[in-house]
Amino acid sequence: MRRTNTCGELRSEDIGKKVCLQGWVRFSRDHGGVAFIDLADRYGITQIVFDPEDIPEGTDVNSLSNTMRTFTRESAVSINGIVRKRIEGTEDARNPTGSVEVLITDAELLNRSKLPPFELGDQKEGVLPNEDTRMRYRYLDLRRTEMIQAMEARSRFLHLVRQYMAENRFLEIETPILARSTPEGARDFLVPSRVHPGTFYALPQSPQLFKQMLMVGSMDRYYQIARCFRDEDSRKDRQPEFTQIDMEMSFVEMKDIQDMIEGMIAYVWKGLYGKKIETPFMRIGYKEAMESYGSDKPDLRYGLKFVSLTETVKDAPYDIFQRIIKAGGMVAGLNLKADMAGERIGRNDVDRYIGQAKKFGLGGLTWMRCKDGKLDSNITKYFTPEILEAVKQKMGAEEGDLLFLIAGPWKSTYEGGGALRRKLAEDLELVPKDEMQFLWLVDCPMFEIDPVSGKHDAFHHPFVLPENDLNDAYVGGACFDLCLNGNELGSGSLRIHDPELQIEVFKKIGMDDEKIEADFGFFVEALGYGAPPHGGMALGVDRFISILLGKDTIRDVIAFPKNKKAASLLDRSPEKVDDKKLEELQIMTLAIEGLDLDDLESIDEE
RNA sequence: GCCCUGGUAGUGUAGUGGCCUAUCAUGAAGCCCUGUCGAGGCUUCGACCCGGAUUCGAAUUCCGGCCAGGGCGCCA
Repeated sequence: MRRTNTCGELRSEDIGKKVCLQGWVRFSRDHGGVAFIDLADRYGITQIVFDPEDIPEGTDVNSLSNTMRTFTRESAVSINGIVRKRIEGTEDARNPTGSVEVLITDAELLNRSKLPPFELGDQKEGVLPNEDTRMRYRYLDLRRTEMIQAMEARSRFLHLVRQYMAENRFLEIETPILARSTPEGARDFLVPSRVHPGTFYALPQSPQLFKQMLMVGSMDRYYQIARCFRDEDSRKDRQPEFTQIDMEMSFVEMKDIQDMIEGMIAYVWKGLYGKKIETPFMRIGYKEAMESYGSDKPDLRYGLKFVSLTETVKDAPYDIFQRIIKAGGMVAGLNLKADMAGERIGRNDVDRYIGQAKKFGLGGLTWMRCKDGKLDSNITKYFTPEILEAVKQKMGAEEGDLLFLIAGPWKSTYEGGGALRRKLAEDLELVPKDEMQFLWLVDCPMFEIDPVSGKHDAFHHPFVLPENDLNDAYVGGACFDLCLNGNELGSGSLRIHDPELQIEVFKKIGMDDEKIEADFGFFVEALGYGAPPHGGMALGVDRFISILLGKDTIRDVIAFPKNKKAASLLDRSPEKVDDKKLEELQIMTLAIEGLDLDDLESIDEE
C-alpha cells in the first residue's frame, strides 16, 4: 500500500476521497466508542477517526480494532480511509487539516515504537527534556514541529543561496576535506595517513587557500556550502564542525563583494519572508564601533552608546582617572536614561554591576546619578563643579539619569564596557526581539599588536590586503565583517595577490623564510603565476539561521550537533578504535588508562 | 586549563537537616467512557548521579568524582 497524501495535505476539497496516509501515531484518544488518532509526519497532523455509527462498507471491525490496539505512541503506521467533513463544531482551527478527518477503514502497523523517552508533539515552553536526552535520541527530537521547521528553514535558506549564486554565475566547487595542516589559527583536527605513516592530513578550518588558488586558476566567481572544522572549545554559537557559505571573486573591490552578499541576503529574505530588506546595510568603522558600543560586532537594536569623557575629566583631581589618562588610557560614560532604566537601578544594583564590571575585566565602575539638576555620587567630591557640569552636558544627563563611567586601557576597557552594555540591555530588556539589524564593520586594522611584547598578529588573517605600507605606524586591512544583532556572521576581505607582499606580511607576524617556505611555499608560488586581484567572504550558516529563527543556540539548527565537550551523545563519538587500526596507521597513544602525561615526563627524567 | 549553574520516577518538577514510607504534573499498565484534539474519570506502577565525610539522623551540609549547560581563556 502506498500513501496517497501526506498528513498535512487534506482539505475540505478532498472530502469523499479514499486515501492512504502513513506516518507516526502522535496521540490517540479512545472514547470507548468513537476513537481518534493524530497521525503525524513532517508535513502536519491529520485526525484519523473510528466511528461506530459510520462504518464504511467492507470494514473488518474486529481486525481493525485489533490492529489499532497495537498502535503505541510514535509507531509508524499505515491508514486507509475516507476523507470526511468533521462534525459541525468540532473543527480545529489551529490545524490546516482541521476541517476534515479520515474515517478509518483499514490499518497496518508498519513498525512499532518503543515507549519514547520523552513526549513529542507541540511542547509548551519549559517541558522539553534536558538537552542530553534530546541529543541521545535526536531522531525523535527531530520529529518535533520546532525541529522540522528549523530543518525546513535551513534547507530553504541553502537552496535560495544556491539559486542566487547560480544566477550570478558563481561556480559551486568542492575543495578538499583532507588537506595540509597550516600553522596559526585554530587547532586542526588531524587525520593520519596510512600510506605515509607518521604523516597527517588536517580537516580544513576554511577553504581559504584553495579558494584563492581557484582564483589563480581562473575560476573567478566561486562559492561552496563548506563544512569547516576547528578543534577549539565549543560555545552555544560554536561547534567543532560547522557550515559556511564560502565565496571568492576575482577582479573586484571590497564594495563588489559587499554588494554581492547584500544581494544574496536580500534574495534569501524575499524567498523566505516575501519581504524586501533594506540595502545597503549600514557601515561603521572598527574604532567607532569600539568607542561607541565596546564591541567589534555591535548590537544596534538598542541605544546605550558610550561617550568619551577623557578630555572632559582629564583635569579632575580624581586620582584614579588621572593615573589612567596619564598612562594613555581612556574614560567613557554610558547614560542610562531615567525612563528606560536609571530609576529602576537602585544602590544595591549599582553595587552588583560594579561586581559584574570586574568580571568583565574592568578595573572598576564609577557611577553618578543626576539629582536636583546636579550629578551626585560617592566620588563627586573629587570633581570640581565645572567638570561635573561638563560631564553632565557631554552625557546629556537629565533628572533621574544614571551614568556609568569606565576607565582604563583603550581596548580591554571598551571590551569590558561592551560586555557591561550587553548585560545591562539584557537585564533591562532593552533588546527588541523581532528586529534584524545588519551592519558592515569596516576600516579594520591589519594587525593586532600586543601592547606588552609588540608582537604582531593578523587582525583577520594574513591573506588580507594591507591598505598602506607595512612600515607605517598604523596599517589598515582591506577587510570587513558582517554583523547581525551583535553577532559576527562572517568576514571578508580583498586578498594579497602579490607573492612578495604576501611574504612581507608573513614576516611581519613573526614567520621566518624557512617557515614561510615550508608552510606556505606552494601558496606563495601560486600567487606568482598571475594571481588576479581578488577577494571574498565566508558567512556562518548555522549562526545566521539560528538568529533568523530566534534560537538560543546553533545546535537547534543542526541536525546532529556535538555537545559542549565536542562529543556526540547519539553515536558516542569520539571513541577508541581497535589496536589493529592503530597498528595499521603506526600510531601509539599516550592516553593509556591510569597514566597521565605528567607521570610520563617523570619516568623520562628517571 | 579556569569560573559559574544544575543533576530527584520514562519526562518535566516540589522539597535547604527529623514533618520524606519524597510533592505535583505528565507517562505507562488496567478498567470506564460515542466528538475529542496534549480528551476525561478511577486504580496501580515508577525516582533522590557516584564515592567518601559530618551527624543520633542527609535528597538536603561538606569534600572528591562523573555528566550536562553557560561563560573566560582559546577560536589567525
